[in-house]
Amino acid sequence: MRMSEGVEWALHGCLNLTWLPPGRAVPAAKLAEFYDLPAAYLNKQFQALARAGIVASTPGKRGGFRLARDPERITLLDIVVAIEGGGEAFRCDELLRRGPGADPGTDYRQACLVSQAMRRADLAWRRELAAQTLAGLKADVERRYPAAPENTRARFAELMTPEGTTA
Amino acid sequence: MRMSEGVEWALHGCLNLTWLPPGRAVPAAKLAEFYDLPAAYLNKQFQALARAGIVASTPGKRGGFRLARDPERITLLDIVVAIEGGGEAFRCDELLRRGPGADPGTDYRQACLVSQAMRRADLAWRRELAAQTLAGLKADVERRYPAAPENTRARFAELMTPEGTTA
DNA sequence: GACTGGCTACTCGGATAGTGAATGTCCGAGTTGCATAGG
DNA sequence: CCTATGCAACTCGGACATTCACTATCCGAGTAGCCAGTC
Repeated sequence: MRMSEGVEWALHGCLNLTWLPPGRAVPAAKLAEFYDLPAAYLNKQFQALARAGIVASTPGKRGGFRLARDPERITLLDIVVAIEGGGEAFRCDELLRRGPGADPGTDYRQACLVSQAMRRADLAWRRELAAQTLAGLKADVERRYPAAPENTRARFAELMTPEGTTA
Repeated sequence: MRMSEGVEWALHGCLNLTWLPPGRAVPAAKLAEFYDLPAAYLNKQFQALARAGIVASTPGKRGGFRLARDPERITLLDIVVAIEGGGEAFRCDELLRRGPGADPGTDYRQACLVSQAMRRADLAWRRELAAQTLAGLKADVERRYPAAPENTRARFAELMTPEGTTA
């Protein structure tokens, strides 16, 4: 039950996007360079975020990705689901259907108490993730690490600038 | 983030064990036949449960698996962890360590607020699973499906009996 | 100088290989219970 | 009849293939900005 590492990339990537000027797009390549990640694969992850409507993509020379809506309206669950898919972690293959006295008409995902117990845990997990917005996370980070926004902006400005300009 | 299907098998398998006479061992092959599952693979899953101390294994002719301790002292989390491993679902690869201004001495699994938020969700999930014991689940099933224990016992008696004896 | 046209560079997007874990299968070591032979 | 002994069947346990999803990479379609040429 390992989560895709793309989730971590997406969370940190979106968080960084909150610190950029609104409407400013960042190419996936620069975002990857920020953490020294494989650019093409990070791009793939952000494609998923774009399909989910969390980020908006812009092609062309000054294109890239930007947040599609207010960070206040983006929950951590949104991001996780966009990358991992909405399916539940616990797979109920309706084992009881194959057991003795099974009724083909019954939906054992509902009737099976094992499935229900696992679903409760799944919901608790989702509730916790849905309760935290990207804006809230941003605020927490800024409170604990006040220099983070400026550091991020400076780093991106450096990445966007052709090398040699600063030296 | 898909959970191994062995978890479902282990949960239903352990639940069935609670309905058998205490000390009575059931071979993995019979347990597999109960739900028409691949016997050798189910055996593999129960090996993991045995290593975790949840079930005890007995070799030999009338051997098999039985619960190693009182169902009251077995939580659903115990079973899930035995199959899936105790690692957290969210992988924190300490992305911040590769970012700008990283401190090699810092443990970013603790410092990173993204990691903390994911860990909170993970803990909520674990708390929910740890709150439910196998005995509690057994009681819930018996309350909703009173015939379940007897049906299970009868089915196992039939499986244990050499064919032709009943006819 | 302002405008138009084309062109280049850069972006995402999806189609295409590589890798590792989960899944599935098999055979051997060891133990139990039973049948049997002997006391 | 009771006991000791050998045997045979059955069990788990781990070692060995196979499959599938995740990981990683590459190239093409399309767009935005820029530069040159023209009015």
